[in-house]
Amino acid sequence: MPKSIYETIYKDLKQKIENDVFTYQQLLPSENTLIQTYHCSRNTLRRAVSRLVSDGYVQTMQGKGVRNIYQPAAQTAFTISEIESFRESAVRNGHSPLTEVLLFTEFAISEKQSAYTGFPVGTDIYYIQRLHYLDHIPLILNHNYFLKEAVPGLTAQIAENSIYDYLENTLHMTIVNSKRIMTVEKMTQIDEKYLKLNAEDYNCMAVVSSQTYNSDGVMFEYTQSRHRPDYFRFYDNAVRKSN
Amino acid sequence: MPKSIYETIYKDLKQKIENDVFTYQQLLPSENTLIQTYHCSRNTLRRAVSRLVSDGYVQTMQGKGVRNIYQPAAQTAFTISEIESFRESAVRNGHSPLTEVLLFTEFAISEKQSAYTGFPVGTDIYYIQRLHYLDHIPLILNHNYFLKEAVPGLTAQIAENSIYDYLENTLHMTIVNSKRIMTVEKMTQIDEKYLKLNAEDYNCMAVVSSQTYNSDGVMFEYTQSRHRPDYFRFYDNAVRKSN
DNA sequence: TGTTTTAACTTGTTTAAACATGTTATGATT
DNA sequence: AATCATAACATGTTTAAACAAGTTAAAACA
Repeated sequence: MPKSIYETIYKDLKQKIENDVFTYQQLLPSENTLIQTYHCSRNTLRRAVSRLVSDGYVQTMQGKGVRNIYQPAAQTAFTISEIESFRESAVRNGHSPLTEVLLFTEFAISEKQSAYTGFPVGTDIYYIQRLHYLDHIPLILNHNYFLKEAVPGLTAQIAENSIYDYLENTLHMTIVNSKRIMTVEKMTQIDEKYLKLNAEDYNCMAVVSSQTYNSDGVMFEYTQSRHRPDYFRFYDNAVRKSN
Repeated sequence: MPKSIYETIYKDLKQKIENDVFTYQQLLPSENTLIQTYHCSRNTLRRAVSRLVSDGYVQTMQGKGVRNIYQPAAQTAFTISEIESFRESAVRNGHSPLTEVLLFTEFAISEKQSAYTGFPVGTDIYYIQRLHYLDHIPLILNHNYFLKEAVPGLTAQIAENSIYDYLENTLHMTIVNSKRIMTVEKMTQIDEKYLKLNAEDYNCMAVVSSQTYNSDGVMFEYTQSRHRPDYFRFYDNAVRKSN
């Protein structure tokens, strides 16, 4: 339900690109043409296009035009790029998700935990361990730290479904941004046990650590996601900044 | 040497945030105040701020203000986020870089290579294997595929220094964007040999595959970077899109 | 005193216009 | 036929103004 004009245009163009209305390396219609198509101002159109640029869908060339550089990615299994819940990702990629809650508890942040989570010492936290299955294969072992005062009424029941759904649709929280760090870490015995892996094979995990903020500027979540390495894929598009 | 006004403002604000002129969780001066400070229009200022948002430096809150959510990251060793050459990254992080060219050759893309590089079959390519050292430790094994017609006159000598420096300052090519995919792969014997690793320890590598485009919309480079896992760190800030 | 309304802020969206700069094809000139 | 100037068209930057919508504190009211 796009509310703004530029977002409507953005989605329409994006969809057209994905569906080959514009083919790879082809120039999109010029700004003036698109302005007439969408009956909008130049700024509004440019705003839509600039989002396509940061998505890596098109490339603007001064004096020349806007080139489609989108190529559909071979997305085997589980792919990360935007902020998405496990459920959203799974459904988008056409798989059936399942989540098992291994541990649901609460405590106050220790000094050691403060160092890596970013929460101040003493902060009250829900700590949840969850195992995410995709098509009955355990793929991700999640360690969630949720700020208790920002996520009241969280239960194991909710954690088994979708916490993000609860946050957004019940608590009406708006998730804004997420700082993520990807690393590769040694597989632990816990990883091995729950993900049913054998350290004789892969002995590493793909680890995504994230700090997530809501619209009040509050960091309400720290999560460490430990991914089975052979199913892990992270997409990114970087734009070169001029110096 | 920032040419545009919004870029000057962006860099000034960014620097102020990094240097604690605005502290964590503090609100920045309001738009109107900053407009007076920089003697610019509202649009120009907002353009600067929006870049800080996508950097994960600040968070805008309608009706409230702009909150500083920047926290300096503990950047041990080698960190990736933007498009940067190995040299640039190394220098920025205060390390001394060294590059060894293991192989410098040229050939035409085969069908198999076409599938993963994205170059059409038969394309003439420079293929380069390079080993990147940081503080005398071999960290990254690079497999570069450069489009020959886009990178004329490339030599092993240049590859030993900085190819990007050659592209930008000698060939005057403008690098625009880079689509990247991160995965975790099994360590090969070549990895083991050149990076002086022991598969008894880590048996995986952090792999970054990238397709890079220039300002003519030409994909001129495909690179697979194989990183020593214990020194690999990838930063990202994701902004939640409204649905 | 406590509640409600209002006014004064904040950021978000959209339009319009002007000028800058890069590219290309047309047409005049040699 | 080749060269060069130019006009037409492309995107890039900046300003100005109006309105929308969310937040907060002051003012008005009961």
